[in-house]
Amino acid sequence: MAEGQDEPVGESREEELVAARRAKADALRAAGVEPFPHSFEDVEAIASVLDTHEALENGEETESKHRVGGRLAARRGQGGAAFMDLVDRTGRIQLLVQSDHVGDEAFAAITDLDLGDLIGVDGTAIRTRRGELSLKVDAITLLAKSLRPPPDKHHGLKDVETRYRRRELDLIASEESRALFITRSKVISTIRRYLDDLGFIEVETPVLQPLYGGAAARPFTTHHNTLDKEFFLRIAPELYLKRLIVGGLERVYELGKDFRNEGISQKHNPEFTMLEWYEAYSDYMVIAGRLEEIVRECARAVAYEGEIDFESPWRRETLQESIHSRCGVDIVANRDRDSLAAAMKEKGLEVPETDTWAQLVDELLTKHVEPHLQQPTILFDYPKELSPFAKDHRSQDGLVERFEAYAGGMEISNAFTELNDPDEQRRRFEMQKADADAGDEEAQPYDESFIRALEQGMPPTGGIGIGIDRLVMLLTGSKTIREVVLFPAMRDEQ
RNA sequence: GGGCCGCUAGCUCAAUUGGCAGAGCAGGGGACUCUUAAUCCCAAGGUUGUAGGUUCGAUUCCUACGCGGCCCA
Repeated sequence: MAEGQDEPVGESREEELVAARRAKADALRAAGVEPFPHSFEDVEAIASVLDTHEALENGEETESKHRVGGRLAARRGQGGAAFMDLVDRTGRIQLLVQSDHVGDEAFAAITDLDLGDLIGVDGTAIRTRRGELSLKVDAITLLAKSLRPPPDKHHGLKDVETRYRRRELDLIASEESRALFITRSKVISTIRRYLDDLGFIEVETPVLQPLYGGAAARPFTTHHNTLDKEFFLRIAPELYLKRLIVGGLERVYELGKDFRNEGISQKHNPEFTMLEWYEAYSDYMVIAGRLEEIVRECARAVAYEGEIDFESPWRRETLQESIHSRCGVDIVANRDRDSLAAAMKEKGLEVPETDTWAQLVDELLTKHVEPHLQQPTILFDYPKELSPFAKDHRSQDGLVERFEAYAGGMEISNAFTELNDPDEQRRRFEMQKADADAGDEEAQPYDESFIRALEQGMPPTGGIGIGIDRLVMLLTGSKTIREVVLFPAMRDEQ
C-alpha cells in the first residue's frame, strides 16, 4: 500500500479502493506509461463497427481493423483469454484479448485495468462462436485512469438522489439515461431547424435584467458590483423579444434558461429551458398551427411511440367551454369574484376564501381541467385580467387572444396575439400595479422602456413560449422534470 | 406547509420478538484460451444518515434534525 504510518485510521472502504487504483496509476508512471495521455486520434464510434459487420457469421474472423475508445464496463477472465465490454456514447462492444496474440506482458497490463478506466482499442472485427460481434484486440492504450469505482456493472445506480446529484455516475451506468439526454438534444436541434427553415433568426437577450417581466412569477435577484445595482434573473425574455420585433427583425426566437423563484415540484425546476418565438404580421391562430407542427416534428425526430397522439390535429376548446363542460361553471357570465364563487359553491366546488376572481379561474383550470387534458389540447381566449400582454379579442368583450396548450395533464405552452397598442399596454400595467398593491407578488412591474418601444410601433405579431423540459418529459415518458434536467436543483447534501 | 415511506460495505440488497450486522457485484490473492450478470477457491471490507433517549443490550423501539421519494395542500 502506498500510504504511510501517519495515515489516519478508520479509512473508509471507498478510500481504500481509490488508493488501490491510484497505486496502479503510480506503478504505470514508474514503468514509463502515462496514465493520462493527451489524445487518441481517429477513433470510430462503436455503433459504426457494429453496423459495418452486422452480417458476419458466428465464428468468423476478419482482417478489418478498427480503432475505438470508451470506458471499460465489464470483464470476464478466462485464463489466457479475457473478454471485456467497452462502452462509448453510441453503444457497447465486446473485446477479446488473447495472451498468445497480444503477448504476455501486454496481456498482464490489460488484465490489470480497472472497471471504469477509459481506454483506446485497436483490433479486428470478429464474431464469436456464441454470436457476439467483438474486436479481437491488437493493442489497448490507457487513455485515463479512473480512480473511483463505477456503479454496479449489472444493477447500475438505483439511488435516485445519487443519480441527480452525481449525474456523471448515472450517465456512466445507464444507457437509458444517456439515451434520454440525447433525445433531449434532438428535440432542441429539431426546433432550431424548424424555425431556421422558416426564416426565424435566433437571438440572445439579457438574462440579467434591470426589471423582470413577461410572466407571472417571482424573480431571483442578484447584484452587480461595479454598477452597484440590483439585477433580476429573467423570468421570461418576452419583452426584449418584442422590442426586436419593433426593431424590424420580424421573426425571432430565443432558446434559453428562465429562472423563477418558486417551489420545486415534479413539473417545476427553478431554472428551466424556454423557447419563445415572435412572428410579425401573424396572430395566435397562426401560432397555434405552428405549435402543432413543431411538436409533431419533434415527436417524429425522436421516434416517439407513447400514448399521446401528436400526429392528429390537436383538440381545441375555449377556456370558457373547457371549464363549463367539466365544472358546470361559466367564468364569462360570472365576471366578478362573488358571483363566480357563488356559482362554484352551487356546484359543490371548494372556494378558497382569499382568492381573487382570477385566482378562482386558475383554481378551476388547474384542478378540474388540466389533469384531464392528456391528449394535446389548446384552450383559447383567456380573460383579460389574466393576460397583461395579450391583445383584446377581436370579437369577444373582456377576453384576449391567448391560448395555452396542454398535454399529459400539463401546461406546455402559452401564446398570444401580442398586445401592440402602447396606451392599452400602459393601462394593463396599471391594472397589474393595482394587483401588486393588493398583495399579488406575481404581478408585472411597470416597464417604461417596453412601453416606449411599443410607442415606436410594433406590427401585429403572434408570439409563444414553449416549456422545453416539459415537452421532453412528454416525449420521453418522464414523470418528473428532474429526469430530463441534467443537474436538477437540490438541497445541500449536508 | 402536512401525511406516509426510505437512508445498512464503493454499488445492489438482507438481517425473525430488541440479542455477535450478512450476501452478490466491485476491489485483493489464486485457477481457467469463446465468455457475456462467466465460473470455481481463499482472504479482506461496516461510526447501520446525524444527535439524543429507553434498555443489561438498539440496524430494530421513542424524539428531534438532515437528505431523498411518494401523496396531499
